[in-house]
Amino acid sequence: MPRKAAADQSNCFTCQTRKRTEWCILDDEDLTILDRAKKSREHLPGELIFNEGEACAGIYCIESGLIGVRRFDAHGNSILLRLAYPGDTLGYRSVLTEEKHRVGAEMLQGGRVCFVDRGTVRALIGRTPALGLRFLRRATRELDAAEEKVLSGTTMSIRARFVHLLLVLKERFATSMEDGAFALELPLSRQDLAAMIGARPESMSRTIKSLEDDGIARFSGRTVHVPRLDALLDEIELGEDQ
Amino acid sequence: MPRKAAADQSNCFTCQTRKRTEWCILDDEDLTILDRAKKSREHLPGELIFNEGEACAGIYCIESGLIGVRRFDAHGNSILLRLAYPGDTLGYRSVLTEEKHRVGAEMLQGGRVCFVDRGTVRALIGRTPALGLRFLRRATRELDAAEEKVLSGTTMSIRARFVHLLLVLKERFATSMEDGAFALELPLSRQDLAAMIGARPESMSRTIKSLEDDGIARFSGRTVHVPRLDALLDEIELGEDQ
DNA sequence: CGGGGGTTTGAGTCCGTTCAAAATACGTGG
DNA sequence: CCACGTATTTTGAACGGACTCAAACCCCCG
Repeated sequence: MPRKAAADQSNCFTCQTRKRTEWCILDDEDLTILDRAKKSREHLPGELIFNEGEACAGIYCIESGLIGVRRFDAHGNSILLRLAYPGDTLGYRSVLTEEKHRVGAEMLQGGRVCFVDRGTVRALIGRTPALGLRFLRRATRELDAAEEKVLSGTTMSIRARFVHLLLVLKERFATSMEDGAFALELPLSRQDLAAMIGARPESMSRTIKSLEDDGIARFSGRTVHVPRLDALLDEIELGEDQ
Repeated sequence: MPRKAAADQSNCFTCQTRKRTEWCILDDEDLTILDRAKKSREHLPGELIFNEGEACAGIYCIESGLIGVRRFDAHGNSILLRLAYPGDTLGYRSVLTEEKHRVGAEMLQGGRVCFVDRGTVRALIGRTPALGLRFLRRATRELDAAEEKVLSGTTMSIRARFVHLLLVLKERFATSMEDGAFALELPLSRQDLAAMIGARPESMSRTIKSLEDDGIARFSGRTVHVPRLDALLDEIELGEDQ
């Protein structure tokens, strides 16, 4: 169990990640309101930002780090619905409704997260309606992603889903790259990789092994080496339309 | 293939289902704009409203009937992502982006659907910002539902998912009800029932048979009789947490 | 009466799970 | 820095659910 990381020093005006958030369209006056209302905190990996079933009081804005959005089933197994990166916003549902969180959010890599209470968000949307549209845009994107996940979950094999995941993670975490070869540092444990594609850890292990046996990727701890990108892509092609 | 059903006579001012749509908050002036811009059409079952991959030019508003929102995988199999009822809005993503439809929409039960071009919707949102928030609310609801579907898809058995579906359909289509017993008329073919839970038609057949064998429900064509609601609920309990 | 799509049934197979145990990595205190 | 205990990961064997392929059946319509 991680202990708390403290310290509150953050400024919306100078925040670099703000430009990638919904707040990017706010003027200085709005920004002052936001900056005064927000509460910033540094979090260690493993820390919970909020939990499934809790009331949600406002929204969380990721300045740095990585967050896993998780949901548990009745057996206690969890599946990772999505990852949230710097510039992403969590819990904007609370702006509209009084509902409880349907998911939990957990720090996967340590970083700074700001909290803005619902009232302030509502006020800002009232002052700058375009802000609401920004949230709408985010919601539709996430809806697209979720529906994609529904489809791939029922359609593709675990192996294909995992390859798909690797390709997604590659975009953000690829550390090197040349003529189709690349390496990447996984931000997730094996368990969480499994939870991302809706599989058991055991199945994850076997899938990794099968990819190694086929010479498609080499795994060592959290580092992955892929010699040929084509080989990865072929996996999906073959899995999907033949 | 169904032939076209024609006739355009519909009025936003007198439209009863409007109260259940995003347009419920518009004033008379806005409503005039909407009424002039909208194009209304009667559709027969089986008619396509729009297709996956098409550009989306505006939003569709269901006055009556039932629409299936569908997505195809590379094999040509389709899964039904959701059902849309009178008062629901489709394609509001187009208000924000120029993206193509990621899903197809097909009339499952005949009815009247209105089309409103993107420009008009944008204009209305500009005039009445609260309208944007209405769409945001819809988007988050659908996001919740989609994530629920991801979870149930990876967690529950086909049988449990089907029972779940029956319970959902019961809310809208139950024709009679007494002391835990009820009957309902399914709005879907077996194929589409299968597509709703992400299964093959063959599996659907077998699942229905197993429910009959266990005395939990009786199926005759599209009519379902459930003698004891408890029995259905037990299915989910047992499947989930034991 | 003869299609033709949808539905059902059957047999066989495979993927992914389950349960159990071994192996490895990890953090902590000695 | 090493030893230890714990958690994670891996491996194995066996089971089972859902899929595949194939054929039969059914019902609606022309």
